[in-house]
Amino acid sequence: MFALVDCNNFYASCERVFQPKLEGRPIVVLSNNDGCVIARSNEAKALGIEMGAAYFKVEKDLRRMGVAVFSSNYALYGDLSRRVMQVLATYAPTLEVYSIDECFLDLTGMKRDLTAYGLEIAQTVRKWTGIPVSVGIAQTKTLAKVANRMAKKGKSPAGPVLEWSTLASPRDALAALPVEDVWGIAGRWGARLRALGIANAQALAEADPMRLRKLFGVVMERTCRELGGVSCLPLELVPPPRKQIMVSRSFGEKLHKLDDLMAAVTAFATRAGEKLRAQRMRARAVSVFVHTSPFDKSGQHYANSATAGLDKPTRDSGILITCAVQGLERIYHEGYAYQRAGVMLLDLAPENAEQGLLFAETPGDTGRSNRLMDALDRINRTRGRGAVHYAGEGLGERWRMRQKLKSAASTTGWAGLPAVRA
DNA sequence: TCTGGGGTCCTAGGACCC
DNA sequence: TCTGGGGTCCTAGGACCC
Repeated sequence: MFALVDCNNFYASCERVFQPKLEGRPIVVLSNNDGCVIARSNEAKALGIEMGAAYFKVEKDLRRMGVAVFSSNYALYGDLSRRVMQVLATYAPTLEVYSIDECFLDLTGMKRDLTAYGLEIAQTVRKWTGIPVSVGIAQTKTLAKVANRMAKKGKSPAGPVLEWSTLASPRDALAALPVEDVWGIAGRWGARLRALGIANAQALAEADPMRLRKLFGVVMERTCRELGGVSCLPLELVPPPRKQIMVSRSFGEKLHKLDDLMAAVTAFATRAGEKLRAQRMRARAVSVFVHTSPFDKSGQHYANSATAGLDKPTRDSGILITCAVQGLERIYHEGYAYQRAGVMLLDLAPENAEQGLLFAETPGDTGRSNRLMDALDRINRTRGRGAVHYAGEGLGERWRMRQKLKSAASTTGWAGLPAVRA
């Protein structure tokens, strides 16, 4: 038995925790670079604001309708997410943190009334963290997703909780769910399923799983069986090790010069190195990419990437930066208005797994390098990210994101600590 | 002026092995 | 009339998730 706990309008709810005067008011949160709308409170959804709407197109409307607008504040969301998960961990023997705002709990063998248990979970999370959540409970993950969605839309008599087995007619519930709203199915597959006469979740549940496997593959077969109540997707208790690490950003303004791109790529490679070491891994390949804006109608478009393999896996930011910048020099061409760049670390291996090499042309990480990286990470952890950084990042920061509307880091930085007056 | 940033899995096909 | 049988690895592309 699975419970899916999903935070309601998570980013918008996070902003509200430290600005309670926004209770009942429409809120939207913007993507990085203040590009487009990525989260909306219920009030904002009711106003018809679209997910993914470009901010510069809807900015006036938002102001006219009195919508509170925020740049995204991942320090805040990440920390509140951690707190929510901490509370949830006290309610089940095992759980899978599925995303920043979702968690599956294992409720198998629970002797209690599950709806009441779900309500207790929702109330406690709200009380202890300020974040409202919905809970879906069912015998498969896919059905728990459906139940959660219904609870969130106010279609459960128990309010924020819906236990699948209490439904008078689960068939009707599935029939009312458009097929592309089923977990694991989106536009492309939705269209193909509709062409086969499968338009809703009930039709998919009743379809022949072997036929679906032939037409779509094993993923669709599993979804079909899960809707029918046969569990095919177990809880993933330990997150599998990362296979790649990516850091990329759109620039605050378009970049033209190699120097500016080099500063950005250096910063991205540095950040990627930090993530890599946090995962206790080394990388055997580094890839860098750049491209112009896909929305630009006047200028010439250009996109390219370069990948370099390393003889020995590394966790040294200096080596990662060198690789990334050399790749950049190979793909950079003058005359373009670059909008975005990124660095990817590939072919990752555990830090402690040492593969010997007969004809290595470059040395692996030395003890000195390892100690240097650990010291860097320690300083930046205690003094704030970027307290020490590579000179190649430069000081110009022309590439930095726009984030005009960011709230304080209320839970992770002294400067953002809320003041309370009695 | 202005449109996000991460990830994963599966499959098919080609190249190769004995 | 007739062409063996069983594998692996790698990559590109397509689909999906939040």
